[in-house]
Amino acid sequence: MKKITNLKALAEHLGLSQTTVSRALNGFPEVNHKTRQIVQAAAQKLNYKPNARAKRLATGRSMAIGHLVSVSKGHEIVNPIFADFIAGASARYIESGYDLLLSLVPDENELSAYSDLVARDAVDGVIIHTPKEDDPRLKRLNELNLPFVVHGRSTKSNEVYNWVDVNNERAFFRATEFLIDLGHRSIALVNGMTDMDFVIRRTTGYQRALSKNDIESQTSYILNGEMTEPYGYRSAIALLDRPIPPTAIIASSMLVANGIRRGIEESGLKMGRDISVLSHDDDLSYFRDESEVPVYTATRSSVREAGYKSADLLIKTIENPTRPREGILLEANLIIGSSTRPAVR
Amino acid sequence: MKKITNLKALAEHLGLSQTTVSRALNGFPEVNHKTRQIVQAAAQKLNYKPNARAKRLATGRSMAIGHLVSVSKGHEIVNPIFADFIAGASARYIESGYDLLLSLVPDENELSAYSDLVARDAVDGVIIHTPKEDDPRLKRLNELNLPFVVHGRSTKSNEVYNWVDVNNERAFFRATEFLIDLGHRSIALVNGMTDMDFVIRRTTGYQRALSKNDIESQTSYILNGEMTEPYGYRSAIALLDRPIPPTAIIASSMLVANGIRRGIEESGLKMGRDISVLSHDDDLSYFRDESEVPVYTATRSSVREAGYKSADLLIKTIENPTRPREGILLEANLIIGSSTRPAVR
DNA sequence: AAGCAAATTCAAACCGCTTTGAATACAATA
DNA sequence: TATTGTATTCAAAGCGGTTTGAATTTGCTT
Repeated sequence: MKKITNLKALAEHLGLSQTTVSRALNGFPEVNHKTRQIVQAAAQKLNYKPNARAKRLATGRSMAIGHLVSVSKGHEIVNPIFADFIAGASARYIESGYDLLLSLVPDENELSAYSDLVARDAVDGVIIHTPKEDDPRLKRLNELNLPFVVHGRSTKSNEVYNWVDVNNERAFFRATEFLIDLGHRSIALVNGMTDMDFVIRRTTGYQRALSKNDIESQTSYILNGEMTEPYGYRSAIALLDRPIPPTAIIASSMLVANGIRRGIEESGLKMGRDISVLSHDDDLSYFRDESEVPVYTATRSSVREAGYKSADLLIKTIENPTRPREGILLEANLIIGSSTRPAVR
Repeated sequence: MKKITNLKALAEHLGLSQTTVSRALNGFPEVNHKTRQIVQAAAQKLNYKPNARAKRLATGRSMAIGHLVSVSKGHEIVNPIFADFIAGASARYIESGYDLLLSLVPDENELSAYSDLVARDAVDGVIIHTPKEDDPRLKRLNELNLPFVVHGRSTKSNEVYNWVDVNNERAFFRATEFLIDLGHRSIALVNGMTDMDFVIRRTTGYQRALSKNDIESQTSYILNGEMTEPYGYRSAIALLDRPIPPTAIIASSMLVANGIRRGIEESGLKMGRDISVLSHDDDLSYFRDESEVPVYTATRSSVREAGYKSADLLIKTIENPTRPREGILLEANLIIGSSTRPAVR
């Protein structure tokens, strides 16, 4: 039995035209029922799969989604939430047969990377990660007319675009107010780099809760930095070293919270007893805590779900480009764990 | 000025044939120097980029590398080292113009996912992540004649293949012997799932060090599980609860080590004083510790570098398929931090 | 100035699929 | 049975590049 590697061979093998075979396999209605059965059975048996390259060229669609992650030269951090986000998105792509194209782009070339992708016609759409407060990428993508979804938002941009975001403002408002209700008055916020949109939103939520409760917001209680474990540690050490240390600390990620805990314990204190810690929790698979009472009180929101929904929204937009742009706001749950306690005074 | 979107238009614009323009852009020697200059200048100015889809079909090459990550239905963990590995590989792909295709595959379809990829002719090669001790994927890929590189090894497989791996056996041998030299005699190993090759190699190294030093290897000191933070925590609690708790613990990853530390501190002990901890450190960007004395004594090996080297090896193999298969063994550094101390007895 | 090899350029075929427009087969109608 | 309509099938023309084999220039020789 000769090897069937392309449509032509399959068509000849069946004594049919390529047209008919192609249509039979792609579910066109004008093919005789019986013929279709035969064709499908043969394709199955001979393990015929249409060549992806040829298909892409012929249809003019890439059947691929680009994820462009910008990598800064200075601080080369790969966002740890990335893997879980991708896992969620990927699940959705598989359902519709899209491939996932990943490009890590040095951020000085970022804009041109998008133009290239379009010029090369390599993807049908892209997902934007960690947008800035006024992210130039959105404008560029709209100009290029390439469908895209932002994971997060770009508050100061006046572009129209699709996005999927956690309600960071409210989550951190609630987190802060929760601590205030426990009697805490000096609450620190160990946040990420200020050029990221979500960092700003979180700060806003935090400050709104303070001012609503007539607590003076001390800027010295707000720290910003690359969200690593050592950063959490250094932040805790620095905060506890203050003349008046905070009685509660809010962390922007579990990784940071882990560092904070380390700093606290190294200072001879105990988290949840001497000082409260509340973290945002992206529900990453390798931090998932199955115990009855979670270690950390946290605002939890699954980044994997965000990935799935972003992918879903993007696919809808690709398949119907005139679809109005949509924003999806995910609410975080406030989960009570054992890292928070009423303030002792 | 009309928009130049394809070769034909560019050729007409220049009054040249497609052939010549194509050759000028692709650096063929038989093009007049002056002509080439003109063509290149025009392409640059008009921002002409050859259509990726057409190019792939015409050349028969996908210019894409597949990373197939298997996701188990039961324990849906995305390996946290993945992001950094990809970052390293991506840097290498960019140098040679390859795209990175990422597929998360439910592991029951794993083998067929590879066949599909080949049948669809979607990638020029693949990277295999976290191989098992006798991984069926290697045989399959060799049969399919698709170039690949394994990140790690498959000890019991008798296939011939490219691989890039850390010398896990030696790293853990050294780690264990280091602790023994400090006087430790009961050393626990908190390792990953036993179906992964590197887990087995690490166990082997650990055991070899014990037996070399005439220490009876107690299997009860070897724990296996999904390498998460909570797993590290539970392991520490369980170990410390033993009638004779270990005086030192070796952790298979920083995340696990963090959990172990949490368990230790929760038990009222102090890591590095009451009990020693030594971890393997993949040098992940979000754990990178810039302080003078690292927190953890660790066997350190950059997974990002492994990513870069794997990509490099794969590209070499793709561009020269007859190239003999190669294995690259990376040695881990033993970095002394403050989590280890001589055993008190 | 003719002759010939080397340097350039070009028209056309090809990669493997989809899709258009025409052709053929079959069934129903008059 | 001739006619008309509908269901199927097909040959050929793209998609946008690369590559083969032939044609045209150009540069030297004699």
